Amino acid sequence: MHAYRTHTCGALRKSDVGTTVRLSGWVNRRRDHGGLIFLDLRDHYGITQCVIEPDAAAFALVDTARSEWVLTLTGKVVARSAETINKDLATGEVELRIEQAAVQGQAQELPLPVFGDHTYPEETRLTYRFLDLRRERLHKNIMLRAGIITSLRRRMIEQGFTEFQTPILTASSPEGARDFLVPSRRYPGQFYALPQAPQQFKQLIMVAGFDRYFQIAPCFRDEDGRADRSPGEFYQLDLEMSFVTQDDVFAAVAPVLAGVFEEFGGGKAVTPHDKFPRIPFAEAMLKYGTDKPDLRNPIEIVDVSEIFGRAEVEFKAFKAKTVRAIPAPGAGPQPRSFFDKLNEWARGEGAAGLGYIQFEDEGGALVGKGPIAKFITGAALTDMAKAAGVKAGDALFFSADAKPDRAANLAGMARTRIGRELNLIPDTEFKFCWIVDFPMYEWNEDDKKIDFSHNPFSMPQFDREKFLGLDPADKDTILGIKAYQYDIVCNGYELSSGAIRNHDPDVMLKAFEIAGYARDETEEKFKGMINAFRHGAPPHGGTAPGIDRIVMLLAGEENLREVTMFPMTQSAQDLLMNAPSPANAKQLKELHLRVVYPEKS
RNA sequence: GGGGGCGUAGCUCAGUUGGUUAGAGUGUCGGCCUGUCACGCCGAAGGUCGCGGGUUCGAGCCCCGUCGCUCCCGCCA
Repeated sequence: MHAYRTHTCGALRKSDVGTTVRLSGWVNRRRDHGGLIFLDLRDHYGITQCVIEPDAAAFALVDTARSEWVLTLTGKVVARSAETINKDLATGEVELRIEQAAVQGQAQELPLPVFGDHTYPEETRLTYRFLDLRRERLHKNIMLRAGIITSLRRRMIEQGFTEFQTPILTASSPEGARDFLVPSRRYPGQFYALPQAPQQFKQLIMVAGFDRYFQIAPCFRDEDGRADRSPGEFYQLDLEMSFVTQDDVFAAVAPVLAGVFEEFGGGKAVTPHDKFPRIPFAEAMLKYGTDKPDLRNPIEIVDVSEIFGRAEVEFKAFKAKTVRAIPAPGAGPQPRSFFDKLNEWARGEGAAGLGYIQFEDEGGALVGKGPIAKFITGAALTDMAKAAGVKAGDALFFSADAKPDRAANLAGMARTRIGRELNLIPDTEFKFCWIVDFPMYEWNEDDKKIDFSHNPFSMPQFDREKFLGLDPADKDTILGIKAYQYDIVCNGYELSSGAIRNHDPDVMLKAFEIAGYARDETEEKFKGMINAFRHGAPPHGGTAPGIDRIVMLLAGEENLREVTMFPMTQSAQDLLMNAPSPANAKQLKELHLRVVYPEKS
């Protein structure tokens, strides 16, 4: 007989009755009846009830066992009587009658009980991650993650993609997020950087003549975390293809994502891969107030600046401002507190408030109610109702600001909030869309200059010769240029960001020149890539869906830590392994480093 | 860097207007119990109220500072 087990704790069935078996696992739960002890033994595969009576030789030893001890138990499989069958257990028709027992590992009093589905503070969970991972929810999530990654790999390979590894120790990139630096021992004062993404490498792979690359790629960014953004590190399904248009990339990626969501989505409806709506960035900002709209939310924002601008509408607070109207279907009869609460929330977000009108039917005519309703009457009111698609029984909220961006942002947040308050967001579907036509540049008001708005390596949607002839002073034209850049959004989460790349060295130098980089500066910073583009670069493009977020959505979780095996805290500490930690004097000396601590004020 | 929430027994939490010896559940330990599957019953031990300072006759509670976890803003090409 095997030293530890003949079966797993999830294996035994009625057909095994009468055989002698050996199980190993953790004590999930112990029920001591004095003359009779039940132990639920748990392993990766399941739980089996084991039982022992006082006359058995192993009783004294089993009597000492406590929760989370690791035991090896040997004995006969017996059938349970009809009234003692546990339908909640796969092994519930049988139990193990313990004849021999061995303790493989004892457990101290637990800082974090494994049994049960209680919630525990993050600090405890992270310090004792190995215990937390034993619990059903995390164990299941981590297995789901593994299944999803396996499926993604298979789907990519089936589509003719090949997985390549790219360096982890590489050069710092001047654009984008803060880098993690690794000091060089052999080159005093010089540093490697961990890649923020394999962006330049995958483009070089295309220039090198490989086609259809992918990688389950670790990415490192020294930026603060959020519930949907791990601090420090995360994984992307990084991919790149040669000789492709934007449509080709869409056609390759959408089936992979939709397929994985159908496979692991637990029966929730998934947008068909060839029916992802394509929403231009500008339209998304107008209709949803964000570039990552949750399309499950039926609310669509409309611009009503023109109506508030009319002479007969005497509501001064909204004059000469961008005014966005957010319909709240069915909210008309809500109590005053509903509207006050939203108004208060908007103030908390730094807005002046959130004006509103309630629409009612009075003798067949549509009338407005509420604090500002008296300013909007007659044609203005009916035009507004028509534009926003509201009727009697609905309400309309207003987000107004002199700056269009701010009006749009607040409207977007209000849309989400109202959708939630009114229970308009069904939890039964995964709604995908493409956000396309991102602007290439944006105006930096602080520095009074033109910046890249997203990815500097994207190809501008602009005639090549005209682009090369652009004068950086021609601000309006430049700010109107769109890029072949696109995101995949699902249920309000940005899952993926990608682009058709700029593989033309002249256009690239010009693109950076417009953003304020001198030619020789760009040449120096992106030497490797620009040099490669001068030796025969194919048109190429790709994208990189975030794996952690995909798993999070499919697990129904709202925090990435729930789908990450060993996550860090929000402040980027690993409480289990105790990282970061100081380097010793010898290490520092070898690396030619001296630490200068910040002064305490 | 900024704002909000939380921090009390091994664990999860309660703790009134500042007032006697800081409570409950769970776990642990001891006793009883032969069919439980959140087993049950009886008893016991277990506390730097995150840390430091202040106000007060008296602080878990009020004030100031600080640390940790968390959510959000900034940041994330």
